[in-house]
Amino acid sequence: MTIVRIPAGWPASEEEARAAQDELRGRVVLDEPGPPPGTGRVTGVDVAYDDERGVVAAAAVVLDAATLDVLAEATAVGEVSFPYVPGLLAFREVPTVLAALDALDRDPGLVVCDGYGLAHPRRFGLASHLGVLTGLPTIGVAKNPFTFTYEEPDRPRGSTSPLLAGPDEVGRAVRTQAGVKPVFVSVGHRVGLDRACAHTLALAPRYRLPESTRRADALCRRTLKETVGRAGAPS
DNA sequence: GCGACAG
DNA sequence: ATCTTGTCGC
Repeated sequence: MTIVRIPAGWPASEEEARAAQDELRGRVVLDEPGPPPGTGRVTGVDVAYDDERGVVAAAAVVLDAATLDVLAEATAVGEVSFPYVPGLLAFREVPTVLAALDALDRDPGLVVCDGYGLAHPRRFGLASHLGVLTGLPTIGVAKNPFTFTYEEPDRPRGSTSPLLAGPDEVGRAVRTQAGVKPVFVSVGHRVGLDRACAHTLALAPRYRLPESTRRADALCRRTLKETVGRAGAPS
């Protein structure tokens, strides 16, 4: 398999990366309701890292939104394209994730990202970034509240509460399992918050995290091990 | 200036 | 994200 290289002109500093976000941010589309939950396809994307070797593996797993059956999978392995900096996560994940999406043999439908979309210091997180670059509808489902505040949703599955940046609702804390820590949903591109939350709930009938991200997480980890595991075994 | 901070 | 064994529970 070929290695995804860092694209020409890719930001090399935090300053350049922030400038790129400020420029792309205007292309986010927020006035579409998005695809109806439970219909069509939903694709989970995730990445795993070996920072020691500067290697990143990405996976994209396409599910039938109604049955959650796996319809297609693809992976890509690349060079780590940016260090982890809160607020600049996309620059670390985007090139390899794009390659994985490109390798799919069918339309991804709605893309579910591990992280945030509009809930971001400059309102342009990973999910929005990926949406603008692909034109696909995207949402972000994160495991932590990042810098935002929220009140604990009620205990029952399906309960929600606003995720706040000061007075602004930038996303929602969504209880996908009764009594279990919520996930944090935000809009990426071409999807409204209500449907973003409904999709998240529909994707998590049994576990805290959406089935899409669980599948993508397992696949990219396995891909990373298989890629690095041979040249990198301790002797 | 200090601390916090998606993955 | 990643480092890591066993353990409690359905």
